[in-house]
Amino acid sequence: MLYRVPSRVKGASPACYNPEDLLTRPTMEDVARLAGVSRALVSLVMNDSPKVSEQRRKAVLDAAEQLGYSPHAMARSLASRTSTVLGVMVSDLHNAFFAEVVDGIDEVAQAEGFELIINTGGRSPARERRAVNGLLAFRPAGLALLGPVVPPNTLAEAAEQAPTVLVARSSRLSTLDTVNDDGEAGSALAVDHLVSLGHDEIAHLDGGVGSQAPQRRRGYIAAMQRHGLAPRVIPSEYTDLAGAKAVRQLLEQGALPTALVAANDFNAVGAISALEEAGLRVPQDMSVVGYDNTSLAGLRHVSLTTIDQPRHEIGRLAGEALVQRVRGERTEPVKKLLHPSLVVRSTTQARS
Amino acid sequence: MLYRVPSRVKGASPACYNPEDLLTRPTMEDVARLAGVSRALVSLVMNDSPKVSEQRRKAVLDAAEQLGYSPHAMARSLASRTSTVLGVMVSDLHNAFFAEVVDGIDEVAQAEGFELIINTGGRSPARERRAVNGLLAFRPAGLALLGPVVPPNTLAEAAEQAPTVLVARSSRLSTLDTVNDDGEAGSALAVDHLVSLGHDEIAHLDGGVGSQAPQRRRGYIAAMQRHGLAPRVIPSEYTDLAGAKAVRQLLEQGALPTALVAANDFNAVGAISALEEAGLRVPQDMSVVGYDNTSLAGLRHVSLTTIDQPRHEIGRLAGEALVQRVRGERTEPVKKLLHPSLVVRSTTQARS
DNA sequence: ATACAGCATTGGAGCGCTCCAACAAGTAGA
DNA sequence: TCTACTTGTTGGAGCGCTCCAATGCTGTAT
Repeated sequence: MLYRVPSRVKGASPACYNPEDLLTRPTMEDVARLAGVSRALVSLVMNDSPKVSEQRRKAVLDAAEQLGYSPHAMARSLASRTSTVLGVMVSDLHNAFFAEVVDGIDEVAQAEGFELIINTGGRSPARERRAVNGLLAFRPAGLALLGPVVPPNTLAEAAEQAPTVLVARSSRLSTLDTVNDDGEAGSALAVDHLVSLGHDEIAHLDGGVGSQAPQRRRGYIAAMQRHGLAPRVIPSEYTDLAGAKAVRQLLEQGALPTALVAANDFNAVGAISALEEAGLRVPQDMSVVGYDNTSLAGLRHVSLTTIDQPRHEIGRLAGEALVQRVRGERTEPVKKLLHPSLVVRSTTQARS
Repeated sequence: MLYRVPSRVKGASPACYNPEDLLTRPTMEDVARLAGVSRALVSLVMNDSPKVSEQRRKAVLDAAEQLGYSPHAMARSLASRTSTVLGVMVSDLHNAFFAEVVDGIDEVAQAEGFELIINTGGRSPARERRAVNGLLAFRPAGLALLGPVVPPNTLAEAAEQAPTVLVARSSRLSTLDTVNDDGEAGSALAVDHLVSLGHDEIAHLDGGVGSQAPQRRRGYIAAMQRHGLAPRVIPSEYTDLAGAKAVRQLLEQGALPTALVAANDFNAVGAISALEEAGLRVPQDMSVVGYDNTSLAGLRHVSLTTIDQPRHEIGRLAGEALVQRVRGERTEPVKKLLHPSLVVRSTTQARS
């Protein structure tokens, strides 16, 4: 075969070739000729049709084996007007969260016989649009958009072209399935845990502009109010430096809480190191809960009590929702909100 | 369009459909009719051919816009006998290393107009084979195998079907390009750094069966010998628990070194926490160097001196090597060994 | 014998596109 | 005026496959 060589120009690319080296792979025609049957029969064999005699089936499979034949997925897709491709747009593969979600989708795809084709959006709406259009050019059976930042109407457009599932982004559109972590429930878990340990002065280090940060804040505030406690939100960010800074600010203000619900694990680790620098011990003097259950939290040295977001599960569910839609097994939208869980380690203890 | 619904059965899947809902997207034919030109002309416009009059070009583009037409990538590929698809087999997407390499490949692919189609191998040779065959069914322009565990002859077979680049796996085959991190050089950097700080009793916590562990060990031993020092290899693993355990063993044995070259960052963190538990301070009493420069190492609280493996760069180079081969710009194999770099933070200091 | 199943097999049209050879027009050179 | 060349446009074949209608085959009931 020849290799198309896309030009560096954006948009449609003029075809250029690799002139020599036309390593043509065998086609159905070749197999049919060698096996002494028609091309249609080979097609039937390749699709496991029950109405092929054992004798012919064997002849065809032998010929295919001998020639090293394997069906051309794109030709098959074109002729059958069907697709086994699922398009995945990842806003940021660099992010471990999305990598694990992709892993979950891949698991389902592999089990159900679909292939994944991936494009990344680079956190820019324009690039994300391009990425989605690139995926749609393959006429995928379905589309998964992980953490898209494009405006809602672009999502609606995509959903018109193929069944679409959204991850880490919600939408009320009935054409879109969504799978999200329940950030509010996660914060509530953290607060409940601390309250059950006797804490009543619990502050929240806020995630600022980070994704899911508003949900986590809302969940914290609601849970505090439910327990009849006064919420206290300290502005911060999703980094260890921000966590440390927020704690130093808290120390200056004087009135220290007895426990912290951090924006995420990095933020929690930063907070802890600032506390220790100030001579306070965790958990004896202050309990701290993180969020995300990253590999960091599990380290023996850190051993952070945190909220586990079922990332892989999110991917699996997104994959399943997509496959169901693709198969036409379901038409009503699915809006999944996954329940996070509390992982108790060594940074929380009963109020002394 | 209809959606192919792969059966759960392995092997070729009998076609089933979603009978209703044939959302047929416009084709070139439709655009041609609306614009009042031939199908061939539309094709020329879509491929930016210079020999189309401005008037017609505009008419075609307007018609395409109006119908929401976009070319069918698979049909194009089939007709032109060329491909813009790069197949990527990732042995383990869960692993942050590979996720970042994919990110690097994606960067190149996007810049050069290729699409990525990804399959995972799940660390099993059989599944990996299936994954590669699945990719080859799309007749990709090129193949990238990340950390493959299949036997060498399977690699050779793959390379016969499409230009192939190997990442995190070496091969002497001239048909295969390879891109690897130079683990030996990395360990040497760590040793040299410690020696320059005046250390002469430097032990290595070995990575055991972990990938790249043998290279790192060899590099450590060679560097020690180069400095005229006696190597001391302590069996361990790529986890924080194993690092802690190795240190406790070392403490029992009595004769402590003054510095440690850990198998990786997790191992180093484990080692540090065990040292601190034993009342030893890092770096005052013991210097420790990690490996990988994970996000963990960068945390202010950890601030680990470590070896940075240019993961993203590895991906970029792999992508570039592949594109060169695909374009036929190069036929001799490229065997890249990337130089890691030392990142000095707070866990190393001059011997007291 | 004829009819009519049922089954295995096949030719051919067609999926949406590319690309080549052929073809109109217009322009320039003789 | 005729040829030659350029420029823009088009019909048609064909990429590798699927799927339908049609075919030849047996075997069984009439």
